[in-house]
Amino acid sequence: MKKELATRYDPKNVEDRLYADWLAAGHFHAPVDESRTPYTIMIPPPNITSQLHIGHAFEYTLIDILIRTKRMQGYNALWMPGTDHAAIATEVKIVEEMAKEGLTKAGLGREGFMKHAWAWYDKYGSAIINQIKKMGSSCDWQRTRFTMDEGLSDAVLEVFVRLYEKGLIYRGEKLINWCTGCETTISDAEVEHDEKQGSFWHFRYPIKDMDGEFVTFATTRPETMLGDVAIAVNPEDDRYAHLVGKTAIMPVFDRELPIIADSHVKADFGTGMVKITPAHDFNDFEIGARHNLPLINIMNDDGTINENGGCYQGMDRYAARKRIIAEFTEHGLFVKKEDITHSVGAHDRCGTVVEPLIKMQWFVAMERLAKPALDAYIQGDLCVIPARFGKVYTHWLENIRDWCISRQLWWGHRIPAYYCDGCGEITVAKAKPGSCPKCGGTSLCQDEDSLDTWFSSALWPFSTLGWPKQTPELKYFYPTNVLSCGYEILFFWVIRMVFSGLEFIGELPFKDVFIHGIVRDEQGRKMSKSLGNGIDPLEVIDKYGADALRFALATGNTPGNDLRYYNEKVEAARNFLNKIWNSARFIMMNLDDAPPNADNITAADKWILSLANRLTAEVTQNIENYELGVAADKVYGFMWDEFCDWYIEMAKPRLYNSEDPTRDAALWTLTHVLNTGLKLLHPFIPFITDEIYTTLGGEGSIMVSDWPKYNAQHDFPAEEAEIGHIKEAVRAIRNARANMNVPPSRRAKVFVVTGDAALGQIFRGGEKYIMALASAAEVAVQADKAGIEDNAVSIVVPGAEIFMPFADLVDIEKEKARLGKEIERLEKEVGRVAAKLANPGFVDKAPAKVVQEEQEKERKYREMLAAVAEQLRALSF
RNA sequence: GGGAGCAUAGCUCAGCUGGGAGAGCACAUGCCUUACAAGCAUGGGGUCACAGGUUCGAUCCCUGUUGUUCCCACCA
Repeated sequence: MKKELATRYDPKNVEDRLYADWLAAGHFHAPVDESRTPYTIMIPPPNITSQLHIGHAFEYTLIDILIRTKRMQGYNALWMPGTDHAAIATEVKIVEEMAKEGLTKAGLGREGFMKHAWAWYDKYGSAIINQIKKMGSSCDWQRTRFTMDEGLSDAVLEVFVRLYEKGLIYRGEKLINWCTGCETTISDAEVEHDEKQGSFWHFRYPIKDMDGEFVTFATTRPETMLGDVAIAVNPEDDRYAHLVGKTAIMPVFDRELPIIADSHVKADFGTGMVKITPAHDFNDFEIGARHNLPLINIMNDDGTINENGGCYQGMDRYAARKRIIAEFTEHGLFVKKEDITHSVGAHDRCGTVVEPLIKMQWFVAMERLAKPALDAYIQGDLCVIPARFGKVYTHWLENIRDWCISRQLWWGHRIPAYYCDGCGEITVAKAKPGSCPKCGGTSLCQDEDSLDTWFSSALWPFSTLGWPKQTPELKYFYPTNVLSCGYEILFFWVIRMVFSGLEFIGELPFKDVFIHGIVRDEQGRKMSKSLGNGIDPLEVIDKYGADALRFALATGNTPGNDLRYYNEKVEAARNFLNKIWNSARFIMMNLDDAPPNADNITAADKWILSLANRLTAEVTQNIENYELGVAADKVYGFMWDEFCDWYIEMAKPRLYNSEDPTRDAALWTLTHVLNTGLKLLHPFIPFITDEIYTTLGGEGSIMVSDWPKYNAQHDFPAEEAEIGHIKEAVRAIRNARANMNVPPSRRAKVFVVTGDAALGQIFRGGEKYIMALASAAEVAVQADKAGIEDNAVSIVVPGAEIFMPFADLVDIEKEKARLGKEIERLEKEVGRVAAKLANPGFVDKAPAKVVQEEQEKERKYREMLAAVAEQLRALSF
């Protein structure tokens, strides 16, 4: 029953079909089963903003590798999938889309807008799920969740109410980050600071009752002068000590500004005088609080100047800025303009420069929540891979400020706070109360704001499992094992999941945080829409297959490091897949009807089994340590070099000779080692491995087969050494032949001369391999040089000399040159080793084993050197 | 102003706990060897950024320098 495969692997014939099979077989589903150990990973839910990009492919590849490995190792592996509503990010997109149809939020109203939003979700949510499937991700789709599902929304309300009741959520009028473009608050984490070239305008205000005297200060935002309430200097600054207590006049309104002293002011920066605008600057806000200064808000939500701006009312902030500069110049109150590079905060979603504004908003008090999250890390309960990101984690928690959670958006979870029209009482409850608990009034209205998207993502590890209900899933799968995510959302998300899990479940949401970098383009640039350098994973999959993409992403990369995407990498992966495919094809072509058996196993078989065995142990450990790139590289090297280029080539003569009593053992070994390799590769390249596995007669699917284990019975050090000698001889012969440009078709007799009986035995056993691999016509192993022509090509390997009579072909001079070079190389080696051994420090202090190894090397090299020198001498006659 | 990463072959990157530098791609040469030309064989190419230190021994550990990337931070 010979099975045939195409000469080239075509993923298109395989991937979709297999994925459907896996789904149908229910292999992705992890039921609650107390008799088995769960292994759980929650997907970082992708935003439903649009299509997935190559970064998602990278992340899902890593997660799938872990999940598939654990599943094969016998764990009840759950990869919980889902998507995130991504409040502002999605709302911005929806608004853009609506605008094309001439629709606006205001025109549609809240309800109408939400209809559009849900339609968006229906469209993009499912498209994203399909993309994840295309990548081969083994998610439990029966458990798919969305952050705005009923259950998850219930969790959000529950958390909000509980935190409110504990006093950890409060409403307060504070200075917050305001995006004038999106007209909403944003959290500190959403503000992106960038160094920008700007101007530093110097102005002066007159001082009351001190004719001709001025305070001179500098600002990067002249429009905020409209909200100035004081002038501050450093208390140690002698230049201005006499002014403290005096009053400056803000000329636009003739407003009196006290001149105060505050240590925050740096005497050596700018003029040493600072205008204080508590309603529009975080520092000034604090200074204002210290000195009991009033707050004057001068800006509307859209960035225009409000009624407090006098004649500037209605102007855009930047227009007002220009006008103010012009008018102060006119009145001789503008001093000068300097260039300055300073950090400007912009909204990470739309790029609009953020304005600090005073607003009544909802906040989460962080101090009490942050502490346990910090302790969990410090105590070592939470493991961050790679460890260096632990510092980012602790630094963020140690410096955390209260979290502004209310957003002036519609797409998201609406804040469950209800205001009584009668008495103004605020009631926080999961459902709208029938009447006001204070005055009994029945006219209540819900807060118009919605929650920061991260408020719901923070609950993801348990809200997806049914919390606040005490479901069997929650009990069984929580805590999860690993969280895998990019370093850029460490503080957005990971930290918030940790404190939420600790607060509401009383247990960390995961043990390990496995951090990856970002995928960059081939020039190392970040991929972005504006650069147009993004890579669509679906296009890559269409061209090369999902396996090739996955393998390319998983190799040549270490945890936490960025990686570059380039096509050649995917091509190399594709070539590897083809290599594996053809090795399987070759084996199948040679298989008989009856399954092979392992009787008559040879040294070559034991050698490859031994290597495969060690590979299994190492790769298993590498994956356990999240060294996925190393693991993939090792199997790659083993399968291509050792298995295909050496073992299969060595097996060929046995396979082609039906009389060979070891033929069956070769087939058995080929099948066994291929299977081991396929299994070790399956987490990386699930499709092709399963296709080959089943074609080869494997039962069910490789994805639910047993992960290979280290087998002490397959440890063959003697055979490894033995085949090592053969390989070295073959390589040396090939090298010599290549040097002399002898084509493979020209087969020669090869003499192996060794005085070492054991080595002679080994070479006799390897005769057929030398013939097959080194184009030898015949191999004679003998103890002396009897019958060998003087001018035969000679090669020295450890413990033996090899001769090839090539008289007619050999260019004597070339051959002499080759031997001379070899002598040079060996002399260098001998010199190095000898110097080491001559160093008493080394001999005395280095471990005995190392010294012994060096001594052995010296003996070997000296012996080889003598032999080569002898051959060169013989050739010279 | 803090913190972190990186600096290894022409390019992209590995190199786990210190004991003679690796891979892929690219390059050169020779091969249509009955699994694979998306292949096979052979080869060239590296003062492991620089300077010190620890050590018998440093790509690896320590200190400093330079270059580079990123993160955090309220420099008006």
